[in-house]
Amino acid sequence: MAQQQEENFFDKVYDVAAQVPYGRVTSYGAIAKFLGAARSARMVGWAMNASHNRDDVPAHRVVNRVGLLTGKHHFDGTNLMQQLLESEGVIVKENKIVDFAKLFWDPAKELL
DNA sequence: TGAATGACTTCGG
DNA sequence: CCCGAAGCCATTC
Repeated sequence: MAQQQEENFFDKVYDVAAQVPYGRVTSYGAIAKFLGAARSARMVGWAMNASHNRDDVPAHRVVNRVGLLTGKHHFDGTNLMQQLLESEGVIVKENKIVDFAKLFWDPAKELL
């Protein structure tokens, strides 16, 4: 074990993701930038991959910069992620979030 | 140590 | 925003 630092990084991602308002979404880059790792957007996705160990991590609220449900394939079902978003009032079409610009939630601005 | 991979982003067309 | 290619960064083999 000696991987507490990494866990800290994940914890930050979880913290931000957990603070995403209901019916809203954000992007990996936004979180990464908020954490000071704008160039590690992929790591945010990696953290999300590990988010399966956490229950309060609405990974379905985190999508790529265009609102595309790139991670839906990592969920249990094939369309579980979309259903979760729609369950929150978010309209999803062809694995993409409708009016993503409106639903986009930037932690660096909203959470600040 | 080095090559491969990936839940991304940015640039140019 | 769509398409193609390159870049970045951390984890894994």
